[in-house]
Amino acid sequence: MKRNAAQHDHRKCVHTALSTAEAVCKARGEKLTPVRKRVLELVWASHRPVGAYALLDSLRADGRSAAPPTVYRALEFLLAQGLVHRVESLNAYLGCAHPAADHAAQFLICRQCGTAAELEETDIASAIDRHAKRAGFTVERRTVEAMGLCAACQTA
Amino acid sequence: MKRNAAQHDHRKCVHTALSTAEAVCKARGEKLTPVRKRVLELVWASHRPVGAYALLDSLRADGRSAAPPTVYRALEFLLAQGLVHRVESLNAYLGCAHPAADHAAQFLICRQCGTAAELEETDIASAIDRHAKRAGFTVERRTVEAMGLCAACQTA
DNA sequence: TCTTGATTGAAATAGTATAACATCCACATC
DNA sequence: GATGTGGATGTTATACTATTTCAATCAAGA
Repeated sequence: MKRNAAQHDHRKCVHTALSTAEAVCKARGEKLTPVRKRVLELVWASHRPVGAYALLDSLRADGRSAAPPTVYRALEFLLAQGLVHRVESLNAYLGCAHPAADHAAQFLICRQCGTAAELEETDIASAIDRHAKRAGFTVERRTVEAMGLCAACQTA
Repeated sequence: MKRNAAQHDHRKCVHTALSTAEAVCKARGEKLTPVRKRVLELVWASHRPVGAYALLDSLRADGRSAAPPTVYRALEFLLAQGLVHRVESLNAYLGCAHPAADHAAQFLICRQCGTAAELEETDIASAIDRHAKRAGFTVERRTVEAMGLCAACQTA
């Protein structure tokens, strides 16, 4: 296991993510097709943001026929369902830790080990919205990404 | 003039940005060479984030010999001096409104007219840092970008 | 003058993402 | 069961963003 962060039962993470996804899609009448499910599983293979072409390589390693649109279409679906997030500063994708509800997420990305933790702090979002409102600006989406060192990498 | 935001004397913006840049570089013993200065001027041609290849096209339109590294190197320098910001969610670059001091900036980007306003609200940065600290995470850089509608585009 | 280091020029390539069109499949309807 | 419809996928090509590498040039100090 490559993670530097606290050890945990990662299979449980993956399993939870996949079953939640099944439930969410079923409730919405959306189809979690095999490609989509597999891409979600691959995104959840680690707690690090993964690039689209890394996902593509993995799909191909499965023996599946795949081209860039294959993975981008799957990601588009998963993003629309809130099952994954896009990390803008890395052009990479990360499984969403709390996919059931709408939420404004923030990310803590470790420059050392690459892991990303997801926060959902409403006061960060509301601070942004408040200052935006003062400028007459209506916020629709927020990108909040902090780069630095995670707890494990600081001690090391 | 294409901006939907409040009208203003944009030549003054550009002039101020360029003279501040001269001063900042001089004070630091850094060289604001012709290419760098021209790229800064082009970035300031509007209050919208500009893509690197759009800058490249403009450099070429000047009659200057230019390749991608030309503009990326200039941008790298300007970013290092805090004279421009990179907008991660657009892969684009924006003149910094307050280049003299170190600061944590936030951006309000209008999806309609493309203009971006820069905020420098310490409480947004500190809210991020506070939650990060609770997670044992040390923040080194923050990316805060809000997408939505600016005042002008809302009324329209 | 010499030399050293930063800057720029130039060519190639890597990495990220989308467009366009064909094909297939599931499902509803007849 | 045949047919039609729309969503999903396959496939090829291309657009957009960024970096690597090495050569040439320039500026400033010894």
